[in-house]
Amino acid sequence: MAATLRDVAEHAKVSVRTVSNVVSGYTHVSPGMRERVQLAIEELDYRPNPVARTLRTGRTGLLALVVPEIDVPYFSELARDVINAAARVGYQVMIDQTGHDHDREQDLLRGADRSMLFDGMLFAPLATEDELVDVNASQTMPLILLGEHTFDGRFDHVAIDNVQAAHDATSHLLQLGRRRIAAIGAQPKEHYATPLQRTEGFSKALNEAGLAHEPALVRTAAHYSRADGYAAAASLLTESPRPDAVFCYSDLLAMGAVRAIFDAGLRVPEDVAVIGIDDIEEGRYARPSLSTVSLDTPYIAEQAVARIAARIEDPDLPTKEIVAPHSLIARESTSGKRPE
Amino acid sequence: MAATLRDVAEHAKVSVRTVSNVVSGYTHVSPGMRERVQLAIEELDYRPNPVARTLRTGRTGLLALVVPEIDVPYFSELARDVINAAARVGYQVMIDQTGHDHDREQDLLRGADRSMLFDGMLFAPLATEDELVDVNASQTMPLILLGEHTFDGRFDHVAIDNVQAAHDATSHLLQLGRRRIAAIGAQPKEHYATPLQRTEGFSKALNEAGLAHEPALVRTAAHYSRADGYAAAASLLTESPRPDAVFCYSDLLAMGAVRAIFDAGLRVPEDVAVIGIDDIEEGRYARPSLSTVSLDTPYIAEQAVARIAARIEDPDLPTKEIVAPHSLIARESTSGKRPE
DNA sequence: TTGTATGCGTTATCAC
DNA sequence: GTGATAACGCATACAA
Repeated sequence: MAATLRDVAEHAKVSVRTVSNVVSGYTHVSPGMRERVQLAIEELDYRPNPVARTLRTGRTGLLALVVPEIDVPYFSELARDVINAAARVGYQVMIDQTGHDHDREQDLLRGADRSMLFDGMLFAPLATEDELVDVNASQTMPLILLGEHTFDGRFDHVAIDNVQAAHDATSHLLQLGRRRIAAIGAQPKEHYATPLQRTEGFSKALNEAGLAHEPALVRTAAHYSRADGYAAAASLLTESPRPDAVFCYSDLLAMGAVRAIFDAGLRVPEDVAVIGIDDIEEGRYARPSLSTVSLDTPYIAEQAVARIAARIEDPDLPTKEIVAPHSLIARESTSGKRPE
Repeated sequence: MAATLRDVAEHAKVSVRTVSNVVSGYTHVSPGMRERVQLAIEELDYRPNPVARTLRTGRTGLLALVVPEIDVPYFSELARDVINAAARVGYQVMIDQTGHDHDREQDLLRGADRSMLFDGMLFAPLATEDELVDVNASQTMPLILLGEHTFDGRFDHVAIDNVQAAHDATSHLLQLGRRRIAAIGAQPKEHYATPLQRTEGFSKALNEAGLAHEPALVRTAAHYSRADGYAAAASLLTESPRPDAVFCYSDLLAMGAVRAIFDAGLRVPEDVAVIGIDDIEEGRYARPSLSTVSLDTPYIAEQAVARIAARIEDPDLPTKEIVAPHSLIARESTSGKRPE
């Protein structure tokens, strides 16, 4: 059985108060006493019980990270960075998957599960903020929204400028002389934020180039998966005239699209150029390597963790909108050149 | 402020005992009483405090999953399955990364951090079991080892038959007529289990075919990453005569190797056939699609979670050795054929 | 079937 | 600077 504070106190013939002081690194403890207690702690192999401590202090040292699917490379890379950033400031990270389930997303936000086990939550939602507001009315715990970019100040955000990122990707294709540019990743449901914003940036870039946004060249994708990218690209290739470029709303969609184009007997980028968004490592080693818009996940993670930590300290902090930088990375899937 | 059991009791004019019974779904409570309490619960928006409950029951409902790196596809796919399997039996999953840090691995095992927050731990170690035994001497909590295959019964295992899997992969290359078969993934440190076992299977298959295990055709890889696979393959291609096939100890190594072979101006599989282990989704969409040995991660996750749940119930259970099935999947990187 | 009282292990409030 | 003790919120032994 694990030793408790009291066991140590009896063993060292001091009060629990003193032992607690030593354990917590409290200053007003005489050196001799500290040593005596330290010895008892080691002899009994005492470790503080974090649950009991939590009940007293109200802090668990646990953060929840909620993503649609942890095995989507963008999210697993983000999780890696979040876990590391959290560890640096003394938090551990529990991961929950919504599995694209709208109800589950709302349940988690509502704290239906076991919310009070976590000091705060980092949430990468599919739904737009408007939907989340009602649900989170009770404001059960500190919350940071990841990925969406709004300015209304109802929540803390660490976001990407989705409109600009999509605009940059599309512009890149336009600059290469492509004119029939397709898009994969628009959502069937209007209430998902990311696809809406990326479609907006896509259209904007086309319009600026004097091109119309052709609905026939836009495909929805429910899951931003390789399979969805494959299916959408295969479908796009039946359009005539065929598109000469595809802007995919995620790298994973792009990986599927490239494979579909190849399976149709066409070349990337000669016949169809492909660009994604995310800059997952997979795209750097793929054939052809994938052009993309790089999102700075270490920065996103760092900022999100710093912000949630600050908000846990002071729940009355004004909300903050942090926008992570992004940058276009041209690789073989648009340039035809191998990386230097 | 969140409502407590006592608040609800006062509000409903009953005792805390009764409220607790209702909340816990205890049977012996009259329908009328149940309804009255239920009403009070809803009016106060009461949710049980899991921390307090934990202090009482000793159960947190939390499992820890420890992997080297969560963004390695094999582990993120495993994590996905573990989280889902855990959710089905009422557990949530905290994820920790060892980052290939041997000391950190031991710290986590020792429960240096905040071990008592978790009911059990699923551990995918780099180190061999022998090393782990001393460290885990104190046996702080239920533990399942993932990936390694031993028979000594000191821990519960959910494992892969690494020797056989490596043997199967190598045999596949031999059956295709390849004779100069290289390997990537052997470890510089002898105490890592997986590379040792895979090297054993590799050698065994070669020997059975009457071929010698040529040390010049074996490369180490510290991290089973794309970058390591790339570097190792590039180095192998300078051997003369050049290898005509490469067996990579992980799919991620293989992805890097394929890219290196391509960058050297050679073809896969015509010049060099490549096979991996893991069957990550990335390999199914890659060009060429990657031949591999498929490991059944849903099964592994399911079994591991079931076992840890059982062990949490009864810590005195005898240890059990569960071996997950594996199967060879031939794709373009060895056959040259497109999947049907 | 329901109410009362105790304790889980820690921190924090009071005294000394 | 240190000791005794009350609370944190819940579950349960015991009583009614």
